[in-house]
Amino acid sequence: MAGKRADDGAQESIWQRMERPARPPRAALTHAQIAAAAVEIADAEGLDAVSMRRLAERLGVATMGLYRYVRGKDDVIELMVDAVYAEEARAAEGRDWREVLRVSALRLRALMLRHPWLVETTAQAGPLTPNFVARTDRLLASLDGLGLDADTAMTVIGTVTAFVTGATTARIRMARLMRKEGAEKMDDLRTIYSSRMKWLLESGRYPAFERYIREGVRKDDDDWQFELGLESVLDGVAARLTI
Amino acid sequence: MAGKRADDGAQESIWQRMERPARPPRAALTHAQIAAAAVEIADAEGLDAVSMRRLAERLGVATMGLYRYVRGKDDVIELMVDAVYAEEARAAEGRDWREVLRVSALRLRALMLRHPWLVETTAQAGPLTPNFVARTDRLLASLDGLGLDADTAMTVIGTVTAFVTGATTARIRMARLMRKEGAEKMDDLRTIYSSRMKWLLESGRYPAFERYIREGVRKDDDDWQFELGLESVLDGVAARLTI
DNA sequence: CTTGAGGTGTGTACGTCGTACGCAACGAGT
DNA sequence: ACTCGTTGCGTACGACGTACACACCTCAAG
Repeated sequence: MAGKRADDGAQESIWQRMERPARPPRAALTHAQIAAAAVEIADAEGLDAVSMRRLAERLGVATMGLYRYVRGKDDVIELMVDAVYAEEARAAEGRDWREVLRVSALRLRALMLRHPWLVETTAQAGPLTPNFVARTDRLLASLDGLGLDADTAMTVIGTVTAFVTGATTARIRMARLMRKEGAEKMDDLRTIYSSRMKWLLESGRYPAFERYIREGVRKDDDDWQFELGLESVLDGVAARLTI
Repeated sequence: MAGKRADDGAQESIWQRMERPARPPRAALTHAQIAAAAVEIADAEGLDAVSMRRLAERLGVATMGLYRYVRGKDDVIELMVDAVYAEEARAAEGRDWREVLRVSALRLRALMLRHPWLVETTAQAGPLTPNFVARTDRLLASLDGLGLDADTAMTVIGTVTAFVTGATTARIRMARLMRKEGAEKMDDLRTIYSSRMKWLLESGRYPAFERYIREGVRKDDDDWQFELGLESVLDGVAARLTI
């Protein structure tokens, strides 16, 4: 029996066996650990940097070891999405439905800006992750007692959420463009794109757009634009609520 | 000199040289051709199927030949995005601003549903593609004469557009999930997810959501939800316009 | 007609990705 | 003691984007 493993097993005695468990003493990962590590990588370097190899390395596990806990990369992304939505687990506060929807919208926006890679997960993550259901549930609860039927209540929430995700996605896209072009502020980006812009405008085919470029003074004030848009949307759904 | 190419060049005479120019007589691609081919692939098999190799093969060109026309894959995607926005090149019709915004929203939604891969291009494509500027210009023009300042006018357009992209993205995500699970109708999806859903609801932590699941009768009527949301948003911005 | 040069299309090659597969080590049942 | 399922991991495969160098065609100049 000793001879059977003489060429590799019997030779590594004590010292070698002592230093091996130091690296992976006993793996025993949890899904929460996997999600947290993946989110850290994505926050720091973008979703593309989250590869199974990188993730495993960060967790001190062999690459294929991850497949013991997830079925594939899509699972990892689903875990990531749910993990960041957990940050929104607190109940939304506010005296009335409008206040609740408003702070919920602002918080969702802040969440997306904190984790911009969320916009790239659209393709993979399903909408039934537990913490997202939790958010929907809380918002639905805030609309209770207004005499809305279930369908209308859900549509109200969906409408506000759609606005928030759409608007924030546009802003993230712009921030990404800035980073790609190496611009610090919007003015830098404008400088970089000035020739392209001039070429577009000189065609004379976009007079209204040109006027906006000349006259707009809050072109970079995303917060102002978002809040104005949000108030408009809330006004719009309010009309549905009081009828 | 003949000896220098004896092993490959001199041996191929006439027949071989005759059949070679048949393959690539003169390529001379155009950017429009590249975009059209890429869009076809993406429409049929998704954005992931658009690889430089696949695209080159479809165009009858060597893989690296594409790099004569584009700087990299990001360029291809930017071409694709602009190409499909060209479908929206017609001026939006409608008697008043509200009608123009409404049909424009419906058309944008239809466009995205026709090319669902658009939602995945958020990370790469910049917002300054010519045909997208053209859309913005037309919408701005429709708001002329209402006495709005440039910033508010742009925010109105941005708000409606954000709602449309957000809502349509959610719908596309759902359609993708259905396809992934092999479901034909929403009811199939519900069957597949019934255990997961039951598990979620049995925790008792989402009473409002549970009530919606029980009482909602238009859960799958995306068009109804979208139109209700759109009317709400338009109502909301209308208040800003008439003040 | 020869020759040199510049632009154009192509093939090969590198490093990365997700993940299928099969081997080594281990704990438990006969 | 011997098997056997379970677990952890290394290797390997086929894709990807693209850098790079080479082969070719065309045309100007001699």
